[in-house]
Amino acid sequence: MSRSNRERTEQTRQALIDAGRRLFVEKGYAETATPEIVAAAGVTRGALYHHFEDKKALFRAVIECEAKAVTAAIEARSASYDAPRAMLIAGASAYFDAMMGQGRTQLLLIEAPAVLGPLASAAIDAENAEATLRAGLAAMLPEAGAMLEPLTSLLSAAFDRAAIAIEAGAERRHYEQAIAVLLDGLADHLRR
Amino acid sequence: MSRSNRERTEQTRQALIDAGRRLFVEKGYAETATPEIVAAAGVTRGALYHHFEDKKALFRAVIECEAKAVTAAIEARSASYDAPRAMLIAGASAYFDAMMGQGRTQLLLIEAPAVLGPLASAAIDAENAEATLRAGLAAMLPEAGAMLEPLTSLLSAAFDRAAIAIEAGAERRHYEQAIAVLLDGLADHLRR
DNA sequence: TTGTTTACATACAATCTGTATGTTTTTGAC
DNA sequence: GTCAAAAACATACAGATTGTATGTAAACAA
Repeated sequence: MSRSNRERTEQTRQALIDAGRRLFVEKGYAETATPEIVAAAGVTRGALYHHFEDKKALFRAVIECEAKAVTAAIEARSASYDAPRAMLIAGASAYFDAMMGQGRTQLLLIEAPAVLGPLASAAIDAENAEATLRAGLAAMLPEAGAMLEPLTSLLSAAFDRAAIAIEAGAERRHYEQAIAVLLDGLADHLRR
Repeated sequence: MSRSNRERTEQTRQALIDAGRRLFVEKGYAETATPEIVAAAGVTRGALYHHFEDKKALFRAVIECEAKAVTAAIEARSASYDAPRAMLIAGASAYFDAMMGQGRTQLLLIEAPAVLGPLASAAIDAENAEATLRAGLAAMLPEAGAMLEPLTSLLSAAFDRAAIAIEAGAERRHYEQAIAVLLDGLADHLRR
């Protein structure tokens, strides 16, 4: 019945992160109150403020966790391809799969930039999903040069917008097609 | 010394919108308290809740005002061009000009989606800047067909991301170049 | 075993939002 | 010009929320 301190900490933190994630998705960050979070996690506010500096810190923990999960899902699927273009297309599809259904678009693309600031949010993205995209683009467009960074950023934004649109009910097929056209156009144009 | 009711309303509303805009940019929506807003506007909370249903409604008024200003700036500049490509490039440049320096990126691209929801925010955008972009793309890419909508959405997202990056200190020239490459590649690819 | 640190729980102070109610100014009809 | 009604505020209040301070029990280290 007695748990070690490490176990206690781990379990409590995870319970808070899980409950927070569920409620942040359901109601948004601002509309989710800490008493509600701790009730869902089966602890008290004391535990929350013991493990996290404040409400925002709990949110940051949730976001970092989700970002890593998305990146892992993408790399698991795009690793099996070889040609750069196929890898990017597969990566895009894996990205949409990973973002759908868990309210991840709401968390990662809508709430996080506002709550954590665009810089912190962008930093988390850059470490995760965007890094995969940059690598793919570098392989597909060796002649990009100094424009690799801006293009990565712009296409990453396009991916994000597509995820939001699909989540909102738009035709996924149309957006995947549009992304493919964008990538192919880029390859066409830079090759000349 | 006596003002008509219309004048009173107009002046009070404008004072609240101005003060709100300044503080929302400075500290973000969630961190800006209504007592602070009304103090800056020189009125009381009674006036605020008389003219706006709640804090969010004031924010919405600020956002709609800014979105219109941005659209007006774009159309004023891109109207003088004739060729679709030149018009789009000029429109992009005008968009960046309009977004810089007043914290508009923070307001329109970061806070608005989180506070108003992505749908409401997208609706405001669609009525304004995105409509200009769609018209330009339709002229430049008559063969786009069903992909016009998705492409408009994706490119609009790319423009937004570029504005955020430039505001954060990135090289504007590089991003304008990347946008041009994206557009030209699209034209190249769809034409064949 | 015992003192100390860690992990929580409870109580509290400050603030904020939205509403309800009161007061002053404008307006429209006579 | 007067007067009732409505609009434009101002003030007071209730409920809820956040972060902190303080108290307690369990684990750990000596």
